[in-house]
Amino acid sequence: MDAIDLNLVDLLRNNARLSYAELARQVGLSAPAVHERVGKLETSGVLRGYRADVEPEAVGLGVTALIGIVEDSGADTDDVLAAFRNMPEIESCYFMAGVESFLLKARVGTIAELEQLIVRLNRTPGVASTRTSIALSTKWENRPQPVSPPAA
Amino acid sequence: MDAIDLNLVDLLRNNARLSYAELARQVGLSAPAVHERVGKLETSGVLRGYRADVEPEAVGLGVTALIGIVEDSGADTDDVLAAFRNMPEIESCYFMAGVESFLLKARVGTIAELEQLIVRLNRTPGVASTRTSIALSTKWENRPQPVSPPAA
DNA sequence: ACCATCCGTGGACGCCATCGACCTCAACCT
DNA sequence: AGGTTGAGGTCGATGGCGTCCACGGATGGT
Repeated sequence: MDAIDLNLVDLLRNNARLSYAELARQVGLSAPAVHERVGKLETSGVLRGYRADVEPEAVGLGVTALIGIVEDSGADTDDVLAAFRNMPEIESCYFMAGVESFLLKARVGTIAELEQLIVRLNRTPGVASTRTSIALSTKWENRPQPVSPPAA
Repeated sequence: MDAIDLNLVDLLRNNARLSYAELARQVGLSAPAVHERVGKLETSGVLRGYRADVEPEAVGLGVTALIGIVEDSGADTDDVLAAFRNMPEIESCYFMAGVESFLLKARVGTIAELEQLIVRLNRTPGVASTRTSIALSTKWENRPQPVSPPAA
């Protein structure tokens, strides 16, 4: 992970569809060299994948909610996690310090669907209680923060 | 936005670096047709961009926190937002229903940097109080949820 | 029935991805 | 010191891809 790798990561974070040739131009190496570096960043796990950033409303997911979860005292955290993993509406899942063990970010199409999700969460074994906050609007999300100050 | 468009969106959400030729094979059209469709999805704002998904620890951002913000009674929300926008550590910013007007997701390298961020937030004009929860681990994040059930 | 429009296909051409051969340099061993 | 080794780069070649263009078939309005 030298400065060129960080530069590549940065470029791909801002536009994952850049060609290797273009990346090569930007970092001042040849295309095969960049190809090999990116390959190593992928296999080493630094680059986990490439995702299109989609306007949620456009695909019928206009409701965003953040849900805190309090676990039962004797709950098996792995089982709870597995249950959450089977709910596709849960886009993100953080294991938190504090009374609420989990913080979930969920995205659904309607308030009715959110209600159904909350009911399912409360029925999940190991879940003691849920606390849901609705996002009125998303100002921004997953903004990539610059990782390499010296962009040559 | 027909079924083929949804299919394309789905494919690009899971791998934004797929070639047009490959996309064409998967949806059963020619490459130029796919090229044009994707172009329209981009200009219409459905596809906002393409991002590499980076392991945060690998780029020195091992600490994730979620921060609730209570605004002053007379605060100018736009000014507060602008201040947040200038803090690159804030990766996501939701405007919420409830006492806490904003929910921020921030990512920093160390607890010390988190402390500095919280101090800066509390000093920001319009911010009455902050409530920070630290994520001990991220189970998953921004998992794309399937948007087109019939992947014919 | 006609025409305009939309959306697709197929062909062409230049650029890109990717492989292999070779080069350079630094580290290390003897 | 000199030789060896390995990592990581360049260059050149080739097959596939991106992208432009001309063309064609369905659809809907008049």
